Amino acid sequence: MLRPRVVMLVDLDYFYAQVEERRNPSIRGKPVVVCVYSGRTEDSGAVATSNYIAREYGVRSGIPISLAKKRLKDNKDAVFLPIDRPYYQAVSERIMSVIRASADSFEQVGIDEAYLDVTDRVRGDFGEAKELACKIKNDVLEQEGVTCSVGVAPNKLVAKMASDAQKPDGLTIVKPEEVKTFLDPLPADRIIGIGGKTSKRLEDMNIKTISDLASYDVERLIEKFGKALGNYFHNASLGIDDSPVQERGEVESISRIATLKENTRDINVIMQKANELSDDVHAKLLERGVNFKLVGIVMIMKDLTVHSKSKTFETPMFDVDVIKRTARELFDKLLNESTNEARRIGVRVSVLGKVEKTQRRLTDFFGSSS
DNA sequence: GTATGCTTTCGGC
DNA sequence: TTACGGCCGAAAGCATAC
Repeated sequence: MLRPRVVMLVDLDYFYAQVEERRNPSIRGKPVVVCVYSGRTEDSGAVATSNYIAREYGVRSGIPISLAKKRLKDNKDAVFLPIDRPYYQAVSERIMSVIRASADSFEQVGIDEAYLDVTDRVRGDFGEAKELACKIKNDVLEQEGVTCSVGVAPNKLVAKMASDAQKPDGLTIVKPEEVKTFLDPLPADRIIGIGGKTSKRLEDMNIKTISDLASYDVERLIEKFGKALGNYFHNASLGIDDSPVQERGEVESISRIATLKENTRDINVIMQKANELSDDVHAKLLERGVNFKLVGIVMIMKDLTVHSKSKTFETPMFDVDVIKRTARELFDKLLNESTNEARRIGVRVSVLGKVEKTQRRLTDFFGSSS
């Protein structure tokens, strides 16, 4: 007898802003806005996240800081704080180790979310799962002073949507027999992978809700979106998802990006910043003890359009000069393909591998005959 | 025709 | 009226190999 899985998604509420509230409780009850200042002018930059009080004023992730200030100008209590990633990272690591202790298998996604497969420890019982979810919420609140929202469902897809249904400090259980009732009325764009562009196309096909999507012919979906995506949409609309909860390995790429003091097309100005970014990236490579096979760059132009280039090497590289030289080559190419000025630039390395402690011997490559 | 690998873009947080 | 970050993994798009 196949027992349904019991999967949870734990999402730490408005994480950066909540951590700031915990660090300085006197800002609780006020709008809190965590900002990424670019350093170009006083208020240039974007909002990383905000607490729910700030959100009532329309201050959400991604909007310009100056716009956030405008929207909050009548609230004299509003607090604007610079982002402190290392601190949030440290808090996240402690919280994640608390959560992990309640899982059969565990998969962290980003700094503030984790999937747990708890099928075995609740013996497939959603009633027990609810108690476990409450215990996790309690553990995290008592030990780290942070609230979270939890979704419990038969798979990752529905667990994620369940956790979104009620927040902050929410708990939403969707038993196997409730999946259809839960999903049907939701707008189609609540499915991961259906963003602005795809939902527009779906609307043109008269598909607005997940229910609409579920009753649409699979073959027709495949005609429109291709095999992989068509099947994915069809299955997702029915709440079907077999993807396992599995531990994620080390990060697969390391990147740094920065805003230039002024827009420019001057390769020397660009390379001065690019070399700094390359040094930072290289320092992280050394820290991790890894080499790389790919160097990529990104350029965000004056008009905020994004362009990127990359180059893959056949063998692993580890010199900072390779990063710098390749970056220059790629920035030169990119500038040649556009007449626009650059606003921000970034450097990225990926396809990372472990640096061997000693030089490998030929026998490691060709095998030994003895 | 399908699988594989590389480059570029997308989009979540 | 406009305003505008810094990451990351995944998807999409394309070329080439089988």
